[in-house]
Amino acid sequence: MELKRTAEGEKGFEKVFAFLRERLLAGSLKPGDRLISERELASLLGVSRPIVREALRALTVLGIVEIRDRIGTVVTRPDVSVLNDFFTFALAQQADMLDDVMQARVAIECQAIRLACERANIADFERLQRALAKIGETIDEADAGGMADFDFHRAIVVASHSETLTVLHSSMAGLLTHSHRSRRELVQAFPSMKTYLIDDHRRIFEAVIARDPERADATLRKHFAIGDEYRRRAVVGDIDKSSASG
Amino acid sequence: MELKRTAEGEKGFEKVFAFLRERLLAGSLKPGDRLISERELASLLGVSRPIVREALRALTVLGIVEIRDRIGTVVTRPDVSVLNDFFTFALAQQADMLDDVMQARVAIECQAIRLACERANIADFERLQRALAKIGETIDEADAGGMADFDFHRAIVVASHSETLTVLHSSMAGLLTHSHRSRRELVQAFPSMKTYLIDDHRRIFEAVIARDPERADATLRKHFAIGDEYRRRAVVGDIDKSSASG
DNA sequence: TTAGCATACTGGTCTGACCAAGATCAGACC
DNA sequence: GGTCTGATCTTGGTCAGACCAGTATGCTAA
Repeated sequence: MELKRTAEGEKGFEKVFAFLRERLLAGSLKPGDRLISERELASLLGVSRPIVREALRALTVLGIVEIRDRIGTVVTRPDVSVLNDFFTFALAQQADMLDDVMQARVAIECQAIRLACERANIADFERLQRALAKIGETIDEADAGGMADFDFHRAIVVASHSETLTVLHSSMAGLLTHSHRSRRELVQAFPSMKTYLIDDHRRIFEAVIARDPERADATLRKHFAIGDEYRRRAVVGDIDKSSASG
Repeated sequence: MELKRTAEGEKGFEKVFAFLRERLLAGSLKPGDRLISERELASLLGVSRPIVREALRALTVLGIVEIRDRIGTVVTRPDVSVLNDFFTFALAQQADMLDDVMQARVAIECQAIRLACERANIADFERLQRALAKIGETIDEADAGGMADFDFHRAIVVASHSETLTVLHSSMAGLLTHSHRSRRELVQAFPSMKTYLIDDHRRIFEAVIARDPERADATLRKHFAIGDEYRRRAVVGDIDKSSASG
């Protein structure tokens, strides 16, 4: 379809990019390999060095390679930061996407917790337990509390032993950190939130321990729903906007 | 923490990239806007044009801007292709990631179907129904059948009216298309798969129509599980590997 | 054998230049 | 006066060659 890559008809950048893409996808360039120097690449493909740099830079932002100053360019294992950047930019231009990203996060986490029920090992359990304890300890602190909350949820995803889920989750995590924090600041406003936070997370933890995917998923979903409800109430209570038009 | 962007201490590329990132994230550069020319940007930031091009190219592969030959560089709405590229590269270097990506896909789709139950409109229902009909019609064709299957699942995600979920789903879709196809080729091998494919999808459809998130999610999950089972049986039957160490 | 230095090599960047084609505006023509 | 045409300006696309600053290497001298 859109192949014929590395043929002659391409512009400079495309040529270099396609050349590298080919080797990368074919596997002849594996993580850890060092590419030939920019100069060699340039003369090899009949383009100038700036063009080669464009291509290398492109692969860099995709997290495929890493340009090391005065050392060379090496192939790396795909990195999270790409998705992070993407979501960051995407969100900046469409702020309404935040709820949307939250939905994706819920999706990832609920799937992760199901897998975690099957795959979690002792170390995962311990990590979860530590995170759970931390939540209890930092219940009155906005910053530390938010982080503890985040750590717990991340521990769930890590326990799924799925790299893709982990990558996706952490790429969205940064963006949702703010909402995490602001939610945490509601603890003072809603005293009932303390028990919600502690009990919910404990129930989630117990479901994972019990290795009961259905219960874990359902409990986690409920947890998110209640969190949303708190946030909604806070908005209405504070600003009292959107009171019209039901 | 890691700010101080656009300060003086940065290297050329970082300076330009940070400069643009700032405006992009702050919103002073919105989709549709045209950037100043490369030359202006270069002199403005005190770097050379090749460096500016690196930065612009970086933003291009991130799907943030589009460089139009002899026109200029314009800000675009974030595009799916980034994630597509990323997953493609990532998968190429870790083939074992395929099951992992499948998990992510299940995650997205199950969340999407829940949202679809709430948000789907008549048009969505019709699209689903058409896709469902197509599945029945093409049940004996590998290619068309696979596409019909794929369309149905995509219709679910579209019906969620969540752009993020849609983006994530479609970015993984291409990669899983092969497995879709190969699964479809099993139809001949397992006659019972016909009813499985048709009935399952109909049940899923009905659950969405009924706007029953729990049932929809559960049905969809079961659908995936059975599909996995078929695939597993096919592998065992065909190749009979992994028969030991059950 | 080993310590030390010269050198080749690497990425990082700049300068200035050329090309092709879209954008613009002045002048010519209707 | 209005419209069309073409010269010119501007834009991206690219190249060639050069310089810098460290790294890596290897050769030489101790």
